[in-house]
Amino acid sequence: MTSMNSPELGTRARNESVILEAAERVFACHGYRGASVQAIAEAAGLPKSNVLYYVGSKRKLYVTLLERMMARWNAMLDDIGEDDDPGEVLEGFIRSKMRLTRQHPQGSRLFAAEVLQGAPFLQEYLHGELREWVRARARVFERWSEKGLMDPVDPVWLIFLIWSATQHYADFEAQILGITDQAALGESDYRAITDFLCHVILKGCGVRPSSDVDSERHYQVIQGKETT
Amino acid sequence: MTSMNSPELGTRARNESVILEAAERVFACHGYRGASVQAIAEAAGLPKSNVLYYVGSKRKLYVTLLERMMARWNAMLDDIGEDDDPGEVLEGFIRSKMRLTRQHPQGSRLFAAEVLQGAPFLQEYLHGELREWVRARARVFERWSEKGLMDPVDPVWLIFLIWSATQHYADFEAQILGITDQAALGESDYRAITDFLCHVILKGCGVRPSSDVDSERHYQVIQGKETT
DNA sequence: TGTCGATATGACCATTCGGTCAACTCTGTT
DNA sequence: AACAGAGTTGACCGAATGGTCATATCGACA
Repeated sequence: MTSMNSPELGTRARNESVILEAAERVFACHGYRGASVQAIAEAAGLPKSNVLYYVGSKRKLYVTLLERMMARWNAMLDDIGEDDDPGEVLEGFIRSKMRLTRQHPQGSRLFAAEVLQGAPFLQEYLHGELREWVRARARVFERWSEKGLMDPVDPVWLIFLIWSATQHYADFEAQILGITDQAALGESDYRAITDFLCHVILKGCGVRPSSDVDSERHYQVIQGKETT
Repeated sequence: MTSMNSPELGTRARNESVILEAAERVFACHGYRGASVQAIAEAAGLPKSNVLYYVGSKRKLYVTLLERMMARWNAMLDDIGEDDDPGEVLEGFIRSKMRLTRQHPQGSRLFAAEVLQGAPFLQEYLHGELREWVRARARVFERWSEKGLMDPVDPVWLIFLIWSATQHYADFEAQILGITDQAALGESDYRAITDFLCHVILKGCGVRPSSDVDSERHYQVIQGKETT
């Protein structure tokens, strides 16, 4: 069992990781029903039988991928309290979410496809963990509003705004590339977009930017970089 | 051919409309590959053969639906010039897009599913018409920035922000309903969300609200309505 | 009544679907 | 060399896939 096939990885671990990555791509592209085990196998460069040998079934594979994505999401979250600085918290949220989208675009799309079909596999998560997380954050935002630290906007809609604005750059990548006529979004694009979102959203709900950031400088970066 | 089967509608027109509506639901839910003609037929309450008799093939049906959605989108757009009022234009755009999302949620999801799989059927549209539309608007936004009517934000990212924030309420409806624990988004929810988006985005990029709107009143609506 | 084009649909086809299974190879241990 | 267990894979299964076609029914006009 301890061969030297691949550096530091047993056969099982190596193949499973290849399969998971391939499956994430295919599921993200075509959804659960639209993805075939055959297509996943070809993307992984393995025979179909071998894929099923490792993952058991199409359904198990899909659930595994969803759980992995939810784990990434959960790992990104940190708790906040009403004594934290609103600007820092909001900006941190935007940047974290954008980083997640950037680092796992296929996973983001997988999640989007799952929600598009009505989230049949994620009902429990949405009504449970995630709902509580949103509620908790919403309460803090409301306290900030009462204290005059931000405009009295509905905190839930604000969270969804941040979610959608960041998620968009993974899910609709094809549209963005088509319209901007690019082959791919580079690191500088992501930096510019993130700065843009931080500026508009913080200013838009009346939050003072956290002190370590000179928001005027962001304009320069955005303007000097990519205005097509 | 002129029977009295159904009020003001020939057999063909009536059946085609039933099929299109059913197909939009199924394609939106499961994507192109994941949708089966059988499932569409069942949703339409017709035998599979009958569906194919009217629409020819699965592919033609899908293309028809995409074209219908693009036509709706194009019908929504009005031209703008640099002499128009930025606040009016931006708010008009947000409200139009939100209305489109509200009136055609299945169509919006269909579009999302198409883009998720890389927009294979929409390459031409994205690189052509839509790209020119975005460019034209971006130029106007830039002129406004130069005139000091708005912050010097990247106009393309601004358009995508509006697109994503509005699109989200169709595509991720399942997530929103799950988190907010509702059965459906009502008319009042959509009004509140639209007002919220107008407030944050206009303020966020430094645009003075158009005069006929008292933006302070929007807070009241938002706050008084739904704060969970 | 007979005719004709539009409508309707079950039977059928080749292909692909998810999944099973038996047979096989490979590798490390005895 | 013999064995064991993990890894590998082609053959195969019943069901579902998109699509065709022959046949049957319908309503309008002669």
